[in-house]
Amino acid sequence: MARSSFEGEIPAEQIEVCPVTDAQNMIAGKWKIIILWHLRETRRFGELQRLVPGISKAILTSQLRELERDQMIHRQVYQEVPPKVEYSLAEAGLQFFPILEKMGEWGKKYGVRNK
Amino acid sequence: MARSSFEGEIPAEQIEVCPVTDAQNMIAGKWKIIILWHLRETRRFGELQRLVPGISKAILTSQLRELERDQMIHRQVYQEVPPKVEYSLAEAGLQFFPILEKMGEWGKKYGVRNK
DNA sequence: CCGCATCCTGGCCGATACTG
DNA sequence: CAGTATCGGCCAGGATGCGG
Repeated sequence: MARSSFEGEIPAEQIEVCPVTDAQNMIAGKWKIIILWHLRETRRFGELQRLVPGISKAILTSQLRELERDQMIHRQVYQEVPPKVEYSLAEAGLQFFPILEKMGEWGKKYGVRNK
Repeated sequence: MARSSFEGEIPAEQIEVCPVTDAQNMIAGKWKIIILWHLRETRRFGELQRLVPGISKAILTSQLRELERDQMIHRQVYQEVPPKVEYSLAEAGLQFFPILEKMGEWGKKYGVRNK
């Protein structure tokens, strides 16, 4: 998968240039959809961990970091003791929400569990 | 991750009950979106391999098999020599197409490449 | 209360060669 | 032309324990 020269003869990047794939990658984490869903409302870290059954702190952290890196969510730190961190949807996340709902409707009709 | 008893005490399945996640999993393969995109029109196997740059026959086969298993696409075999197989969108795939387009629009605005 | 560091594992993906 | 067979690498995700 290495691109040897910067003027690579193989259009490996051409694949990444698909905006749909790009979008898909941004929600591809195992828990990201559920997290985004709960972030309709502003949530604290521990609150999220309770809302998402079965996720560990480490994984929750990594998923949140990726969502933040992709500017899907916003992270607000309150400098106080005990620590307090709030997560909420950023612009990209808000705009993605209708798509999430469409996917849900589609999933109910055609999801694998209906087979 | 093993559920020991068939009456597992862990609600691992509860996670899978989200229709959105369910939908996401059905298009999660590395090449599935691009394949679905090209299947707007009916395509033959070799044609797909040419249209999707960099994919091998083995991988293309596995991705197609999964899409077929999930009833996203239809596989039509013509019993003749040389062999001929045509792939096209099934109902679920057709219905998913608008979502794909929405994701594309969103990806153009908020995709990682714009950062 | 919140988050990072480390180690480990399973499954997707890939290259290559062979078949009807 | 349209696939299978086989071997192997890579990495997301998971468990655990430490720190501020």
